[in-house]
Amino acid sequence: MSEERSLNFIEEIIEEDIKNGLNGGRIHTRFPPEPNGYLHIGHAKAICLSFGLALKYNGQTNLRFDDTNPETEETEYVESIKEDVKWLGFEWQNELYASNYFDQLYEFAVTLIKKGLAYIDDGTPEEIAQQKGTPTEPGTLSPYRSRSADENLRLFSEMKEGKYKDGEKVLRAKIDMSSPNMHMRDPLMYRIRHAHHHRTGDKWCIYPMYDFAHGQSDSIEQITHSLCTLEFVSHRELYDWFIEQLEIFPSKQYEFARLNITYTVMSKRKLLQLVNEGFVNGWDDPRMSTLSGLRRRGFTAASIREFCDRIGVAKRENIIDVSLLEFCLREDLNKTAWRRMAVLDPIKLVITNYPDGQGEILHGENNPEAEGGEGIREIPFGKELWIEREDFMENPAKKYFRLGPGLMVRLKHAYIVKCEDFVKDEAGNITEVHCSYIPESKSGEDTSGIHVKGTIHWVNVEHAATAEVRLYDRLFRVEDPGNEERDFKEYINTESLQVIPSAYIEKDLATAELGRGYQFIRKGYFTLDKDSAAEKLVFNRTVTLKDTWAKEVKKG
RNA sequence: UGCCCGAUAGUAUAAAGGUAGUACGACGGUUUUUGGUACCGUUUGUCUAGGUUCGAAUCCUGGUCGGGCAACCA
Repeated sequence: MSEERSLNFIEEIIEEDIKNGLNGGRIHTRFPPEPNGYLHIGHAKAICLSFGLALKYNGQTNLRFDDTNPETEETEYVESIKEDVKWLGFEWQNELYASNYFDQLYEFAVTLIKKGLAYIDDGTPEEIAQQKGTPTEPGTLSPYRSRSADENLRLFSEMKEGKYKDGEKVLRAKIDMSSPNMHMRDPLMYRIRHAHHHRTGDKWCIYPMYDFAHGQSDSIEQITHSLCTLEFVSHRELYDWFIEQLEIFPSKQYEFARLNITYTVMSKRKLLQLVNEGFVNGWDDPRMSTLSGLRRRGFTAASIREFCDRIGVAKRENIIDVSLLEFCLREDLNKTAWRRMAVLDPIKLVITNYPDGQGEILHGENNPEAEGGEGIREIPFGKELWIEREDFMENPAKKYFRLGPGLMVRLKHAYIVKCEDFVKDEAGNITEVHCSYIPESKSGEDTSGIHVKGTIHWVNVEHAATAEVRLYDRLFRVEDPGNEERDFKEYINTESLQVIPSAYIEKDLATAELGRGYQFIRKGYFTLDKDSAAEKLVFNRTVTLKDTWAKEVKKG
């Protein structure tokens, strides 16, 4: 049975193209990042789309770095982008660079000059901007527009030879200064930049603009479906014009709406500000929407792929509820994360009728969601345990299923205990809870006949290890920080990071692996942070568990 | 004021002239040695005014609203 799933508008186009035998049914996409920053989850949407389509239609996908601006691009970014795409789970057909085509692009420009479709302009940036007109007023012709092809050829060659300074001359396409599409008003094709390029070094001092590199690169690579975001819609006319005038392979561009997610920002510019102005600790800060940040936070590649699959692809502006991302995350982690116990805010529980100085080994499945539990771990038990402060209430609220005077709970994987007494310090804080345990209620061999509503987690005092635990919350207090009245940084949630210097954890968590998800039972999903050292473990909270009790409490 | 996109529950996304569906969320319930998971149920929608048609979310026209377009950025 094939799963009936409706097609998005791009899949419809592709299936139509295949049906019509366009390009012999060949599908070739590309993902074209500019190596001037780190990838974020918005890029993940584009990656999943372009790579996913090729996978679905038996095609190929190129990874092509759009590196036409030597002043902002660096090899460091190339490396991080490759790592992120790989981590997401995709393999590119070819690793390519727009800069590979600089010679070809130069020849394309010469072709257009010879056809009388491009000219050298000596105007200043201000003059040229002036000539562009406005969206409602036509532009005016440049005084250099009527130069002969020979003169243009000579000047262009001299530009390439380095005879002119930065900004002294540009090459422009000769199209239509009164076009309603601003991009058709004699757009710039080449500018002079005496700058070192991360790939071509000092070979060039003229560099093509995006509009004269991107479509041509697609064409050179015989890309059939070139996908990009909506802001490039008005560039499409130019994209097609160059391809037509150059008489080269007709790649087609299609545009979709970029991803937005509530309570976060998604532009490189804004993310860069967060880093530079110290609101976060780097590009891979676990609160960032960068792929490196999400990865460090403990997100799985599978959950991000699933998310990108569920949000769909369309042309209308959208802002996805972050709860969908969290749903996809929990769905994946629930199936894969190993369960462990950890007490983040401890108080001591003393089992008064448990023999002094004795202990026993209990057992727990690593993963109850998996067949066979993925193995069993040993959990030491004893007379004194750490439990969560919030699991005891001196005056229990209604429907509170945990500990309080006279109340009984199950200790996970262990015994049922009954609260007999508690101890407070001078300040009135609970410091100890005294319980009696029911020996016949041991997990797996319970003959007590007692049923309790609540189960709480614990860690044995004698065997507990400690770890720093970093609890993350959303970085912004409002749904759409980029779209509020004031600057987006004014909406930062100042409590987005809470550090617990020393939580008690199960001892075997000392062998936790980077990149693995753990569920601290009843507390959430956590993962080891790269800041960890042998003597000091650090865990990041990836996401909490759904907490209907917290919701109940909030309702009052 | 010009051109180009777009408009379906709270948020996304389907329905290709013929029963407005799905997911997340919210709400309620069942199960549960995680107040998790799983399962069940409830809830809310076609921007607007006309037109074409036996029949319109879908086609046409006008309007409204939202977004984009005037970097030697991509």
